[in-house]
Amino acid sequence: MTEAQNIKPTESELEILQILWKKGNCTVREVHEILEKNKDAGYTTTLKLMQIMAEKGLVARNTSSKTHIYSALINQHKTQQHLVNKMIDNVFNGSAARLVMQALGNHSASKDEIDSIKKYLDELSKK
Amino acid sequence: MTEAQNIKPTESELEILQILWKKGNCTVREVHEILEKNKDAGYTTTLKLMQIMAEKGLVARNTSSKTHIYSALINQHKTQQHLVNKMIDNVFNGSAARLVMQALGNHSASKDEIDSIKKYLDELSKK
DNA sequence: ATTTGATTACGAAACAATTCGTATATATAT
DNA sequence: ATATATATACGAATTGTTTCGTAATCAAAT
Repeated sequence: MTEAQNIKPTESELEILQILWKKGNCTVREVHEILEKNKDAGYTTTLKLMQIMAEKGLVARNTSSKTHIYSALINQHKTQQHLVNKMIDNVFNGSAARLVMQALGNHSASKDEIDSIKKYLDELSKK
Repeated sequence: MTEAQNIKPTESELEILQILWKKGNCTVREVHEILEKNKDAGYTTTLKLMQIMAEKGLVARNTSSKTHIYSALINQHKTQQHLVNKMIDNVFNGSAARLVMQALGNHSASKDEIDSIKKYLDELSKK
């Protein structure tokens, strides 16, 4: 294996990764403008964060033009998987079921969502 | 409301809360001995953490005897709920369903678990 | 009484995450 | 060429978490 893939993005890093996963390629300014909607921090703060993420190998950056272009390097699903598993262990004593119920209970899943989960469970049962 | 109930335990604090939620009342030594199994840190580290948690209002402590007795002050389910919701927003773009599927997919829920979740979903659907 | 062992108190070091000010480079418009 | 606007680079302050050494206190055993 070439890369360690430590997968432990901080909270701020996760916010940025969200954006990169959704948009693909972004400049610092693009990311910053989206972040600004929910949080208030200066432009250079976002810049610094993304620079550090590049050092850590969480994102790639293309420096061929003056304005650098960033993109996510770590995989969205793998990261999600990792974080969910950690939460199951860490917060739900290892029970995935308990997490699922907690997630569905309060966060008011829509009927459609519930149906699609049921379908998914049926698939799982077959195996 | 009297208490702010900030609910943002750190990772170490969560490990300790786990134990307190399960056991109810504990001395520092009891907690420490359980922690030691998975992690290596000195006794005074655990002590300090629990003292800070008491300051923050995460745990109560009874100091009537020399050996203090600690217990969780924040509610387990509320805390779980809070953390799950945060993860849904933060990591799954607001989709509870996606978190659920991710959680069930890899973490190999047992057949019993899957069945109980189905039952739970049926309850939810009725409403 | 004295020693031994276990406990809490306290301060500070080590580390990590976040924030921002300032300097420097570069492209664009005048 | 010069001014303006926007970008990156860099260092440092701030804040929060984790860790541990050492001192003080107390109880129990000798």
